[in-house]
Amino acid sequence: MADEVITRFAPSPTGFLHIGGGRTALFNWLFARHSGGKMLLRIEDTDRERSTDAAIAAILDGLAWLGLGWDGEVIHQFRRAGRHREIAEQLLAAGKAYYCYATPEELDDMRAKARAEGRPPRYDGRWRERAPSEAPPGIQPVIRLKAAQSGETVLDDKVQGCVAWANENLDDLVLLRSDGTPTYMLAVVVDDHDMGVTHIIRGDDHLTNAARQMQIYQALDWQVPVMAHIPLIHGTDGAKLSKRHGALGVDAYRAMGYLPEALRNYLVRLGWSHGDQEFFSMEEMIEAFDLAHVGRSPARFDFAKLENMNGHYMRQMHNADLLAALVAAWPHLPPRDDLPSRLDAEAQKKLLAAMPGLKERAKTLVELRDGATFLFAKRPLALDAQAEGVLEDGGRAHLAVLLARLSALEDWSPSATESVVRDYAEEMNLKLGQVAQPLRAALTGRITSPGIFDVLDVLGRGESLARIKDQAG
RNA sequence: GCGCCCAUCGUCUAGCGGUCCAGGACGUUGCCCUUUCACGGCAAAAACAGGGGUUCGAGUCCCCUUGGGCGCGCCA
Repeated sequence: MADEVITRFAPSPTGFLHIGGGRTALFNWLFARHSGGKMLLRIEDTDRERSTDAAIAAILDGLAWLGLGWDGEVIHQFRRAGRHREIAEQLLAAGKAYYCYATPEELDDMRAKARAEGRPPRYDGRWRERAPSEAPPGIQPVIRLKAAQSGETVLDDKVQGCVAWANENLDDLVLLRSDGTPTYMLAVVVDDHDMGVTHIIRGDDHLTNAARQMQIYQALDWQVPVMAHIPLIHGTDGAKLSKRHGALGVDAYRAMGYLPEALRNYLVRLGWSHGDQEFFSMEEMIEAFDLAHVGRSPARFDFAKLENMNGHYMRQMHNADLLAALVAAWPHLPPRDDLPSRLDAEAQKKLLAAMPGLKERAKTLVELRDGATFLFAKRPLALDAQAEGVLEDGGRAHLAVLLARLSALEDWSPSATESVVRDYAEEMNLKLGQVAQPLRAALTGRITSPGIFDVLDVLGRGESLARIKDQAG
């Protein structure tokens, strides 16, 4: 089992599961599954000020909704602080790290001066070779890594390729703060090592961190995991992903009526490709996913394509499954007072009957739900302006005739109602639309809806006739 | 400022030196289907950032310019 692939997703719980984080989790999950390995979950909660339990819950909820399960127990980084400290001290004892007594003010001055002189703002190593006996009184030191000052640090990144940094550009980073708590750099390295992580797949905002982390690995004589830094997702304007451009939590996507499988499919194709293939089932994704085809340039988030993809998924789903998805999403969708707040058995039955006509016309669950409004409307229906217009424009007279003829029908099947309406239109030398539109207006209150004979069928004889009667002139 | 990364249609991308007058998808436009709206079908417009090299041959390799992004904390 020594060569089993182990990836990890390591969010910091300072907010919801961001869409970019969702994609990172997806890539880690797919890579692990593809390789028959595991994906571990580590919560990076060492920032006690900003980490919250609510955020942890939101992240777990988001992952679950996306269908990305993790293996083993959730690791909480903060609880491992003792282990981190131990390693820092080990490094100190080995002469690979040292105490630094520079004060924050001193460091600020150092950086300000460096900037002013046009030099990079780095720690100058002033305590690197000094004995702790020279320490000024009353100062709690930090522990810094004694990093190599010459040569270079080279990362063979699976996505970015070979990336090299001159060590003189990397300063001696802090491992342990003056209050004895570990820094992120130390904690990440120690945790990934202890967790047996073999592949680190994360956003490329961590690329420079990778170099510094490699220095820690080297000081510890630990094997550096395989790294893959994936490009960040950008907004439609190419700049940082803003709220307006999709920088939302995955819960927001649920609220907008997207199916998790569609979001997953959209996300996997953002920065990764497999020839010309656009649609992937879960199995296909796992089978095809690889790091080699992850692109190096950042992708822009495009709602239009997501929406299209979601529409595809909705249409190919079985009606019962789509109904189940709608029922599950219902409480998360923006509320509307003209619709039931919960879907009881009766409501679900209506929805299922109307589903074939409804799902062709919706790209999201919100649209699906809104398209179903007529099913739950109370008589007499509130007509929108255009529906009103169709009825005013001679429609009511047709309704009166149709009411009589339809009332006489024994068989209320779509084919039966259709022949009644068609015959009438033919007799009057009208186009079918001239009769169908007033009917639609009376039955749904709108001028667009599923096929009118299906609407008649779904609504049922009693309700249909009553609605027609309400509007007949 | 310094370091690093990126650059094919509006967007996501295929392309790993010749098979590319650059392919697919979304979006857009037109036509068809049609009781509305959709769906579906067909078609069209639409790109190798610019400049130098290397090579018999470059979207594909190298350099520069330009334009984006990320990083440079006792945050993660």
